[in-house]
Amino acid sequence: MIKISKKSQYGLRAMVCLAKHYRKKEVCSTKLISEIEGIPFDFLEKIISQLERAKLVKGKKGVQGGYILSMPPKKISVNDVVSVLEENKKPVNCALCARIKKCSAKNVWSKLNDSLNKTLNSIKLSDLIK
Amino acid sequence: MIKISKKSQYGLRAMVCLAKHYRKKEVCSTKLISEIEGIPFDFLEKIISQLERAKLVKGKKGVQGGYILSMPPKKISVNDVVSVLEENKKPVNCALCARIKKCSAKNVWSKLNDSLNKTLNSIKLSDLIK
DNA sequence: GATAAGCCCGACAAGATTAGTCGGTTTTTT
DNA sequence: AAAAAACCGACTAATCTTGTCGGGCTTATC
Repeated sequence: MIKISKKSQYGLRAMVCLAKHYRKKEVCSTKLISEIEGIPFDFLEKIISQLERAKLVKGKKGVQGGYILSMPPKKISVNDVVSVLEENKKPVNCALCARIKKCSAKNVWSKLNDSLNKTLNSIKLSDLIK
Repeated sequence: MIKISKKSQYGLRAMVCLAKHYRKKEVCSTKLISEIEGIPFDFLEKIISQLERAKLVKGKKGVQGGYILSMPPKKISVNDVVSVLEENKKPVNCALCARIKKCSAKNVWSKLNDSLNKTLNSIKLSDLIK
């Protein structure tokens, strides 16, 4: 039914990692994150650059470069992160629901979606650093 | 991130269809359901037999046979249906979470899981027939 | 100003999963 | 007996996930 992709899992963990570095205002390199979190480097790079295009993180090029959150951890929710990484992916993409007003299950999926969003919006990166 | 499989979508719609027939105590054939709901017949057969093995529906063989809910629609939740069809599938199957007590994201996924279960448990088949 | 670290980008590929098909057997009503 | 329908397992096509790879661009440091 429901599966959180590795991409989202990795992405969130990377963001938490960046959140931890945020107070020092230091950038953190992809390499370091991948080592700390045990995430395949090449894959992580791809994930982070997606987060960058979405303006959730800022990159600094060159030696001693890396990434830093573009907002304080308090301002970034899990939903912000996950919805970027799972763009154009809705819980249900049902042709029938689109066509028929009264698909019996339609309400179910929209309620599900709401509760999902509510839950993920309520958790901020700041909640995840201890 | 999250996707409701066609299997679950079809399965739920089939169950709602059966719920509508339930008060007449009549069985309803796979063929009929597939026509009403526009679900590929062979695929539906597979789905329903999975629901049968889970004792959510009962089959009656032979001419004029078909399926009927094994409980009143009020007693069957969307979660009952979906969790059968998505057996052994958890939101997150994270090796890290299993190993490390304090994976930063662990809490997120378990909260997510709780809220999804709660939502899906609260909706019964009886709520979906109008 | 050369070098190396690191960001940035797109194409590719293996593996897993989903969605669906098919052929056949058994049971039961007519 | 014939037909309708449940029941079963093996197979396949397509899609999605999870990476990998090769290279180009930018910048701090020697």
